[in-house]
Amino acid sequence: MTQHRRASMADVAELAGVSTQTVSRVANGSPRVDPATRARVEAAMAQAGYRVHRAARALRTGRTGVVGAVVSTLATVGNSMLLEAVVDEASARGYAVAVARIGEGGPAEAFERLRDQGVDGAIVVNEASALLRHTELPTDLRLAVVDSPPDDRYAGVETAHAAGSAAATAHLRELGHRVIAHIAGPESSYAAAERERGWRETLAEAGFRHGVLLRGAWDSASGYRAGLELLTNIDASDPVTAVVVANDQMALGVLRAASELGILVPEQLSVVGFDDVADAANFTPALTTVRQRFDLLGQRAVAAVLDGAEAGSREVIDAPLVVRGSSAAPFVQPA
Amino acid sequence: MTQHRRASMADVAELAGVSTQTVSRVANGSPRVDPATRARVEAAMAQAGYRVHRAARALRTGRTGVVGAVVSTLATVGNSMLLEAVVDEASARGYAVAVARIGEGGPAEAFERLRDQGVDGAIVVNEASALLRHTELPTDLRLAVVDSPPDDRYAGVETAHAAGSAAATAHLRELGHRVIAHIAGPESSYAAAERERGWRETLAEAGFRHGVLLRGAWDSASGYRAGLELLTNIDASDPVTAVVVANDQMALGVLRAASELGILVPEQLSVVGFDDVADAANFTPALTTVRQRFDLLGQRAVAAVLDGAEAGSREVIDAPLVVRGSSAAPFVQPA
DNA sequence: CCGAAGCATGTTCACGATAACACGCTAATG
DNA sequence: CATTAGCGTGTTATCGTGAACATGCTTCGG
Repeated sequence: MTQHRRASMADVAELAGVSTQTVSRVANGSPRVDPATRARVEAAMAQAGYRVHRAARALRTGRTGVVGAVVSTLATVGNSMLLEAVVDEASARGYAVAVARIGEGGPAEAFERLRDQGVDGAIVVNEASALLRHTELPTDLRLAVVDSPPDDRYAGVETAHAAGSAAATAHLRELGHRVIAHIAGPESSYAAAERERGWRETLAEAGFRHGVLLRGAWDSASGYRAGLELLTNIDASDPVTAVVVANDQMALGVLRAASELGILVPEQLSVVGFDDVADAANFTPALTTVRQRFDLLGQRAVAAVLDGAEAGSREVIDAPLVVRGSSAAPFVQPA
Repeated sequence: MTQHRRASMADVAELAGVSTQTVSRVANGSPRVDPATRARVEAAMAQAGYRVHRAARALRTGRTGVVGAVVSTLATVGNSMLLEAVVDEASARGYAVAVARIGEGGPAEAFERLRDQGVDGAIVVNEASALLRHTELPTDLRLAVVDSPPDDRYAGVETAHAAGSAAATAHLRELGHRVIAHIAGPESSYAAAERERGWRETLAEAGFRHGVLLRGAWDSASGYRAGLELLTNIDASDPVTAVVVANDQMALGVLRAASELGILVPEQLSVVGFDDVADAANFTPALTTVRQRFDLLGQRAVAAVLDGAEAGSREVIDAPLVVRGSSAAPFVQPA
């Protein structure tokens, strides 16, 4: 009956006939080890089924090999996609990801939990940037924040929200739309503010009067409500023919609202979303949207934390427009 | 200038004028501490900003206070919801959650990473149960697996897939449908097999001939393809008037397919999904579906791991039908 | 042929926590 | 009154690792 105690360096060292320090050097890839010795140690490691005891290493080195991911919810598809990307990149670098959710205690509590864990750094996957602004952030923790306003306290990574939203708006303008509404995300969100800005500036450049602005909360239900409001109050003499929606889930709600009101998309109303979630191509109709590159965002955020991007730095990922079936030239051109 | 070294037990002990062991007892809530001493130690802890060093504790006790979550993807909304529930429940119990994604190396590699981390247990959030069946599972790790076949190697937690699916099918039968198709999930999935069984058995009980069975891969694109196939090959003399779809995302694709083919839902085709994701109420039309209680699933899974449910045990969470706008009596009854 | 430099390897110790046991005191027991 | 039990607290040892320094051998320049 074999002992089920896990093998330590001492066991491996004895097996290989070397000191524990040499085992340590092999485990850490130090170059100052004779190839023959290294081979012997590696064989002993394999035989003993040795694995580094991360807690012991963490105690000795002060680094845990864990990065935290702070997230407000995973019900927003974008957050999930980003978390997945973060996990992938961190795993590839040999780091583990500990997830902390922002609960009733606010972000401070989430950071508290991560600090308790002794993470080496943290990535904030959080659309509630306003919360963050008034939170005391840990200064002893490397921090990368996705989609929050520039701030000296962390490295920022973001999608080119305004540019993407501008491209969406320009696309509609080029199709011939003149009255283009916007359904924005919550006021607390930086991403929402930037997307709104892209829309607003594009309208201004084209010399259009500002279109209708409504506001949702990222989820499809709020998009549905906003859609109903937008479409039941259409000014008959100057009707809205297109709407830029701040994310795909709200766009889904808008599509439903249009359908219920008997308004055809794209014939009577063009709809453009933001995110390009996997399902967007299978909305009814397939959604024209702005793609967020969650994989890149995740990679850059992890890199910022682990490669030590300086606080206050910023990285912007472009966001290409993906044209599908929910946008078309307006059926009736204004006279 | 204060030292920024983090406070250890020794610092607290000196400050409070006690031994480190007493500090340890206070930190761990041992009852054998004089209230006055406890108060003094707690004051010292607060003053020093003391926090337990989890790596040191883990080294000494052999427990890390981390549970692993093994997940294949977060693109499936159900997985994300379940992960969120797991994180919430684990946090409430003072545990951290480390996420490991099943990549090219298969589940074994994911377990390897978790074992490396020294997690105290793991929860598998995984619809690819076939993979698991042929994987050697760690025996020294408490394991709870959601939605996989009964197995002696782990504690199982699952939704009442068959019952939920049967309820959906019965709902359609009661509305008057006689030809009810099914779009199933992938063959490798236990949940998919169970949902298919619920549909099949309900048809058999009613004495209907088996309806058409198609298969997708959980995502909306595969649902769209299956929907097209189902709806373009309708037997005019015995037309499919209803379809039970194995999850909401595939149902979304079916709705799109129907729309593109000019088939009205629910007038000409009733569609029922499974999951009741947050967006389902805002599909076009709002989706009738079977609700999965992800919060309960997550709680039970965490409990199974941390409270030590025995391997081979099983817990089943019921799945109520939620009737919305995508199901109705068939417009044309077969003669 | 000597001293210095370089290299592979070993020895010692500390990281911060807790388990196990020891200790001295008080209160209860027969 | 002697013994025991219990309580609050302290002392010591240890978990597995890696940094710092030590050691002994080889090589090389002058």
